[in-house]
Amino acid sequence: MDNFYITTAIDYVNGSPHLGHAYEKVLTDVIARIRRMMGDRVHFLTGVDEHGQKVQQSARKRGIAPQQFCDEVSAEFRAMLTKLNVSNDDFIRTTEERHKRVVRDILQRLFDKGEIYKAEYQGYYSTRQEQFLQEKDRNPDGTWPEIFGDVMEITETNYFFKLRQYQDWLVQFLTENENFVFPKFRQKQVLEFLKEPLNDLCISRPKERLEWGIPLPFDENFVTYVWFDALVNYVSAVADQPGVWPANWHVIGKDILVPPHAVYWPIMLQAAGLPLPKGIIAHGWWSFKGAKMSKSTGNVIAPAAFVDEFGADALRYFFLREMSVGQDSDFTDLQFKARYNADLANNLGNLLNRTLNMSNRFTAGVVPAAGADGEPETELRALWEQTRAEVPQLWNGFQFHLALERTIAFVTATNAYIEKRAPWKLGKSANPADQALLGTSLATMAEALRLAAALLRPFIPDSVAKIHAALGHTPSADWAQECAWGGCLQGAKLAPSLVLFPRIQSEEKPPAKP
RNA sequence: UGCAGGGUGGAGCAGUCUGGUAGCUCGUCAGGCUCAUAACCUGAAGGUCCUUGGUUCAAAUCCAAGCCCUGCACCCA
Repeated sequence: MDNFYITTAIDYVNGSPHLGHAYEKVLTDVIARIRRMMGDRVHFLTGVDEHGQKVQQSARKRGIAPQQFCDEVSAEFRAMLTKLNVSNDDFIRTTEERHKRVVRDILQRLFDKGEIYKAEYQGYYSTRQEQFLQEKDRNPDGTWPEIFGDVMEITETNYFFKLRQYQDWLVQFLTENENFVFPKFRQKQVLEFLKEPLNDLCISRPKERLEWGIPLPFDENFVTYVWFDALVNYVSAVADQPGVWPANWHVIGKDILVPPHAVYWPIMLQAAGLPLPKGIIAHGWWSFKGAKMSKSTGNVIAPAAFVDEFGADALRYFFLREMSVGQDSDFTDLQFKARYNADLANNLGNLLNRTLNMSNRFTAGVVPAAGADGEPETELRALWEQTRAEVPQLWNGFQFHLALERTIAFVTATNAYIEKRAPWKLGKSANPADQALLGTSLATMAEALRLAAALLRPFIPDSVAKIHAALGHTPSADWAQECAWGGCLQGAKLAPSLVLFPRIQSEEKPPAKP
């Protein structure tokens, strides 16, 4: 049994969760569920990033303590996970003691090794915004924008991490591990970035400017800033569980790949003498009706509303079916409904319902024994063998959109199979040959449904549980065995009719014809 | 300007890495079925796969150049 450790990015608690956060968690969850199903010992970590200036400011604005602010927003993120049926094994918050301890340990270790040094930094500082400014913040005429107020050039002392001396090592590492970042074009982008010399990384902020952080163990007048806090969560969360680190995959958004996850993080680990993760998955972004989704534009969809209306599985299915991992996609109500109706309601849901109905009508709701295969059965079985071989390979390559297309194609083929056999006709015939054929077709329908469910389980776990219940089936712990076409449903008592995914009625009137 | 992604039947997308009948959903048209969630099944119409040039027996797919669209470049999954 292999260990499999997978993480999501930890979300910054400065705002409420939105569709993009939801996607990342679901994507990671699907991978985690697949590995569990395959028999791995999975550890799935997610969490929140709670330190930093913005949190401090937001809390102050509301007149509450930063910790209380974090408690509230973190609760929202946790609620989202529950709502989406995300099967994380742990949830880390960077304000937790277990995290702070490890961050300080690592910082101390690097400091002792001479990987961290103190230096002066000179720059333009806006007291009003409490931040250093970049040259690009200037107006074209060289003045500073009004919002910054008085800008002065100041000198500040800070601690720096010797990033640069690991640059060549990292380039070599990435060259030797060409699949470190998925998708591949992202890895190229990292190497592109590394063609320019790296600057050493400023890892501290003086306490006068930022209180809400982890104090440096070797200088309590400073707190550590952003990356040495946030990235370390992947290690700190499992510090007391030997054998879990290194992670197999860090699942993150494309925006935080370069430089944090693909440059800082490997170098930090290497410098600290810790093993590197095996890979990074950088997913794309959802737009909404063609427009980018962002906190600042307010163009944000609350995932909770969708879940309340259509169920977690509907959203999970859409996420994975519609987006090619690594690419961007557009989310529209229309597309969501089209997918939902076509794949889940009309195809899968309807297959279940007609199977249950006919079995109840013709064989008292008990799955009969299948007779010898005729041509329709042989054909469907052949498609199944092909599908069960193909789909896991697509899973391994994170080609979930294709995997689901193939899976649903098998469901479509099952619906077509039913048309060929027309059990509703056979059921009305007293002819023993027809009755035998009726048994075969009902058994085959139920079996095909059970098998499709085996491929859908990581994606729509609740619905698959309902399918299993309706089929009177307890899935095998051995997934390969669960995928074997056989007679294990024979004699099972089926539920009465069941509408798994109620069809979404279109509110729009059909367009007038020209 | 820099970096990245994309341009495929009426709409939205997949396929491009690993060249060889262009696939899916919606829509349209015709037919079938009536077990089922106005569902399902079958068939049809509809495509210069952005352009040009190259490699090849063969290019949506590889190479080169160009055109157009989008995102990022402050915060953001």
